[in-house]
Amino acid sequence: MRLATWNVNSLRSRIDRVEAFLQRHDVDVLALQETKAREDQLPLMGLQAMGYEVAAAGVNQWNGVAILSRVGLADVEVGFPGQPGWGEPAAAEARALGATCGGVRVWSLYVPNGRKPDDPHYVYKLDWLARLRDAATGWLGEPTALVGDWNICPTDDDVFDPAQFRNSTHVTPPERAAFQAFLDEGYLEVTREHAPGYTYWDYYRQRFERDRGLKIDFVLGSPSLAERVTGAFIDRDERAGTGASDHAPVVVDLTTP
DNA sequence: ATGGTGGCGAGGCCA
Repeated sequence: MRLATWNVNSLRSRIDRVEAFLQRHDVDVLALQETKAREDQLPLMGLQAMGYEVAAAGVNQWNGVAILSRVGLADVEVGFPGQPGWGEPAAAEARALGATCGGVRVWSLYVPNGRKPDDPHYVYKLDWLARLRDAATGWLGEPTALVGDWNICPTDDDVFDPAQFRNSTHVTPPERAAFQAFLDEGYLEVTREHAPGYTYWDYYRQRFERDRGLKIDFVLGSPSLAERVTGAFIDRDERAGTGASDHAPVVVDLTTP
């Protein structure tokens, strides 16, 4: 099974790229972030013609996550964990949705950005991650993939210029500790060893052309998921050209158990 | 410290 995650930065504006990406790489399950469309706005005609359906979708004014899967692959859609009240105001922001696809519980995550370390959103980010970790600990015994835009650079190697980011979000010790906490609980990040390099490049200052990016999109697997990973890659080509998202998709291959 | 670009939707807000 081929699983991918992509912060698409508007599904409507990039539907042609999404369809081409699915076909180019023969993707079975695609977790999307920053869909930026209400459910009734999701452009699905072409996707349905290609044999895909929406396994899960949660949207709001600013954001939204979704999971596309091949028709018949998804059998369960899951809402925000621990609802009601989980990760407030996450419920209004559509930051986490899960679906069981081919026996794997896939969670499409858009971790709060945090804005600035002295901003209330930064506290919210850490709190949200702690709640997700608590819930995710309960899923360690099953094949679980926590995929998406984590908005954290776990190491300095994941930042093109660590000095420039010294007082910024994404790199602070508390954020890195929040990410590490998932690993301490037993999750494994399964893409880095196969797919080094950045996954996000800011739109301005020609950051992509100069490869000045961040590595913030990850796939964390429970042990029974991680042992099935045979490879992974970052589709850097998808970040090139006009009309690209500011994130590149990350693709992971799994053996069938 | 600021501004650089892009999406949404029609003025800022968000990243």
